[in-house]
Amino acid sequence: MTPKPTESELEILSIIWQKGKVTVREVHEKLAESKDTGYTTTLKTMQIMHTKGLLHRDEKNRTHVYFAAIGEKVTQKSLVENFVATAFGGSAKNLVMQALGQGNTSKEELDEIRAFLDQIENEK
Amino acid sequence: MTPKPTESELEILSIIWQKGKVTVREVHEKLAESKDTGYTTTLKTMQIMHTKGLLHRDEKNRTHVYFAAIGEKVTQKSLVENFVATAFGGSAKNLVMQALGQGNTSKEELDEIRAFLDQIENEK
DNA sequence: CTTTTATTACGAAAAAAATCGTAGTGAAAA
DNA sequence: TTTTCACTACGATTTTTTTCGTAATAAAAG
Repeated sequence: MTPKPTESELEILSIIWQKGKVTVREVHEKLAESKDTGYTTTLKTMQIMHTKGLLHRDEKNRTHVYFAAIGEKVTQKSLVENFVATAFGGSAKNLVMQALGQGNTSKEELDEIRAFLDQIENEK
Repeated sequence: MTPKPTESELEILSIIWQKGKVTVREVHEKLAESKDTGYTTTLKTMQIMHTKGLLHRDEKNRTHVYFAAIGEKVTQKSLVENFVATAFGGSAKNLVMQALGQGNTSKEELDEIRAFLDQIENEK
């Protein structure tokens, strides 16, 4: 199995999931918007992620092109599992309530969630 | 502000939130059920947590009694914020859907969530 | 062709987190 | 009283994660 990404690795993965195929430069620019970090740091992290099997890359050109080796959903699933277990005593419900209680979810999104809820209950 | 607890610290905090006031021994026994770890490791971690301000302790007796310095809800809130930001591109909705999609939520709990949803929407 | 720029590779260092052994010392048991 | 036991303190080590500098080099610009 691919190992659980670290915090920094996850930041990078998020960007890549959003953009698809990327160069180190692109990821770094995006990262630098919110974080004060050096280019070689981003490079090194992505190289490590490649070694770990979290990223694949195309080395045909001098500027390597990276892309995610693990899917967003699959990764989120295992992260949520772990998160629920360690921070919410195993109760997904508690996590959901906490997340919803945060406030920043629009009416439209709440409706989507409700629809999803209906769907799940019908399947039971 | 109290710093964000690490993974290990969170495991310990969860136990303490559940039990209230605890000794290192109690926490260690509980921890050892699921994890292979030495007593002094648990002790040391709890001492560090005390230094960081994550735990308080009563030193009146030889066997110190520890208790959480930060509330469960407050901590969960900031953890969720961070988690949503780094793993779900800022969308709480996505986290909620993923957590619900996991499957292990009972009909009763789903109904509770639905009720909570109604409540939030009414307040909007 | 020469110079500048952008990129990778590599190693090393720094920082953070986790682990554990040993010593000291009260308290409890013998 | 003496011995054993349980606990804390402390330091040190190990492991993991993060960060960055330097060198080599291909590509682009001049």
